[in-house]
Amino acid sequence: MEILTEKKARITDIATRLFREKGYAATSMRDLAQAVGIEAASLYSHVKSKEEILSRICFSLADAFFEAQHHALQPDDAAPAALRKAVEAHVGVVAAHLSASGVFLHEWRHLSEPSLSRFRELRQQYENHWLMLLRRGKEEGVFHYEDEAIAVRHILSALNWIYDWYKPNGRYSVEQLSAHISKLIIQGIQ
Amino acid sequence: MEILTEKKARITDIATRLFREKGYAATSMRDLAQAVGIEAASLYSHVKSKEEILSRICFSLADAFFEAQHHALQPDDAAPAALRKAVEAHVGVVAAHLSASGVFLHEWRHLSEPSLSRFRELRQQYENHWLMLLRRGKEEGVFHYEDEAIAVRHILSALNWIYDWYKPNGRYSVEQLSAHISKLIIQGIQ
DNA sequence: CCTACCGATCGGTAGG
DNA sequence: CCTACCGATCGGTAGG
Repeated sequence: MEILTEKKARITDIATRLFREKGYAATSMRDLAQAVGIEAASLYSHVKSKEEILSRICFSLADAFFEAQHHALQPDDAAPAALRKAVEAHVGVVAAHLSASGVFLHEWRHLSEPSLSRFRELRQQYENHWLMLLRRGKEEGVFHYEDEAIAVRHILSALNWIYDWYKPNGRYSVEQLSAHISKLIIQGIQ
Repeated sequence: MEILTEKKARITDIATRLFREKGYAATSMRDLAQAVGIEAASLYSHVKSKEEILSRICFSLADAFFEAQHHALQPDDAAPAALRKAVEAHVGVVAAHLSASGVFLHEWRHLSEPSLSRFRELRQQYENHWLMLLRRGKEEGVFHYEDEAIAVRHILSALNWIYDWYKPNGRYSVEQLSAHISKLIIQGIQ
């Protein structure tokens, strides 16, 4: 985890919220500066460019997804337990970073090369982890689905959209949410 | 269905693709004009504003979702059959309008009032249709889920993300795709 | 459908 | 972290 100065962390946090609400392209550095409480030109003492902020948001969250999954899984888990843990880990990251998840999912295409390619590769790699999980369950005879690519997309779609509707102070805790979601998903393939 | 002149329809089609690829805010009227093959100022002989184009894309697709669902459902369908038909109708619309679906899902927030509120209401209304469907299945004793709001979001998430990965000329026809998806969804709540 | 153009705003820099 | 400012680009209009 990269260490940021307090001010830079604050700028990144506020930018995350603005990029999620208005979109990256429609958020100006002047919008961001006003929300932070300084002049637009002063932002450049803390960040190199607007894109540097976007890049940090996207790659930090990618890190978080990998790390959470890595910590959740044990090599000797049976496939259904592993899938449930992976779902809980993913939901946990999304729920803890709702705005960043929205930016991660939609604004990454405003990255320029080489960040853009690197981002796409990380995403592909993460999807492959899920694919392996599903395959393992199929080989164990406990998962049933006709097409693994569709099944993976189906699962990640359900997990990713959570950022768009989950209310952290609403009816359900993150634990309850991920329990509900993993039940819907796992029943779908069992 | 509103009738557009051939040129206006062409402008809307090209704008749909650009808005989906680059985002609404990052697509300039000059980008659009170049893709159409005229000067930027000439666009304004055909459309009132950039937002008018966005508005048309969003509300046309909303119409398509309502219409497809209305045509698919019969009042005397049992809940599982109705859910399957509703899934097929929704997937059919998304698959037939992949770029427009992306715009519909992500760019609507660039609408200004009163379009913005009207759009939100339509979306809420459509979600309510799905809620009713699920409730009916629960009352019939054939659907099982712990929270109806989560179940609806779960289903629509899986259906909506299709725009992001489905390849019309790939391995699966729309019919095969929606059959796979509806199986994953319906098994999840049965 | 074009040329010519408007005021506003953009990301970013110079220099302190 | 600020004032002052840059060239580029934005959505849109006038007038033909």
